[in-house]
Amino acid sequence: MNIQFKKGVLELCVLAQLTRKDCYGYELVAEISKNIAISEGTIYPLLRRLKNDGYVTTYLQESQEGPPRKYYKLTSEGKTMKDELTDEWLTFVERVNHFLEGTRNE
Amino acid sequence: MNIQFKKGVLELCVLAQLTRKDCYGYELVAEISKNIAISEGTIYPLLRRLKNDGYVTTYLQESQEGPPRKYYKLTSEGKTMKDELTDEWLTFVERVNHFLEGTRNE
DNA sequence: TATAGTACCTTGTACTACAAGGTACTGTGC
DNA sequence: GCACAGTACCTTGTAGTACAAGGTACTATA
Repeated sequence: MNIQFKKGVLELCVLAQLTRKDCYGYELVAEISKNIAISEGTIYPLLRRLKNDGYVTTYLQESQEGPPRKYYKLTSEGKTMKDELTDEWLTFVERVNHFLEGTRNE
Repeated sequence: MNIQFKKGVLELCVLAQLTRKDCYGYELVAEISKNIAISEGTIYPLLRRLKNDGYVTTYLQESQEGPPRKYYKLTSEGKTMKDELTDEWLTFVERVNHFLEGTRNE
């Protein structure tokens, strides 16, 4: 998959997934990777950014299957950010597709 | 507009515009900017990349309104690349939108 | 002569994705 | 008991890309 397409979109995907439920980093990679390839080296810096910006909070929880899990929870700012980013994304896609119109297989 | 969304997509937009007709750099900025903001500082390095990769060729043409214009023309490799990138783009958008499904305004 | 507009280009900065590596815990097979 | 796979966290360095800011040079107009 084209790496460049992903820039910025992965942040939206993380926020979207956290809308569904609280997740820990490793779980986020697994969930998102079902649709869009993402690696651990990407998610942890991204999550730190989101936390620094106040879009998520974290809490620890013991696990039966390994080290304790750090769960990420969306704040209300995070929810707002997600909605804004979603709108921006849909508008952007519309504009690009409009621009591409009429240039296929010619 | 979210800068990150654009990464990689601008290349596709340039290739798409060159499918319509040969263009010079300044003209490309004007045409694409109607839909998606792009600056000169972005287009010239991008065009050089496309030329180095063999996706476009160039030719000079005198102008009545300023310095000579450097026109960019799509090669057959460029056309193929455009079609591939378009497919990748549409697939990508589909996957992202599928992932976002059911997370709006909840 | 000065200014605006056209048209080309370069340099340095910021952001982001990822590969590659490391740490530490749990459960399973030998 | 010990090696190994799996889970789960994290960091560092690299590569790619968009852009702001700047520069050059030509033409037309006031």
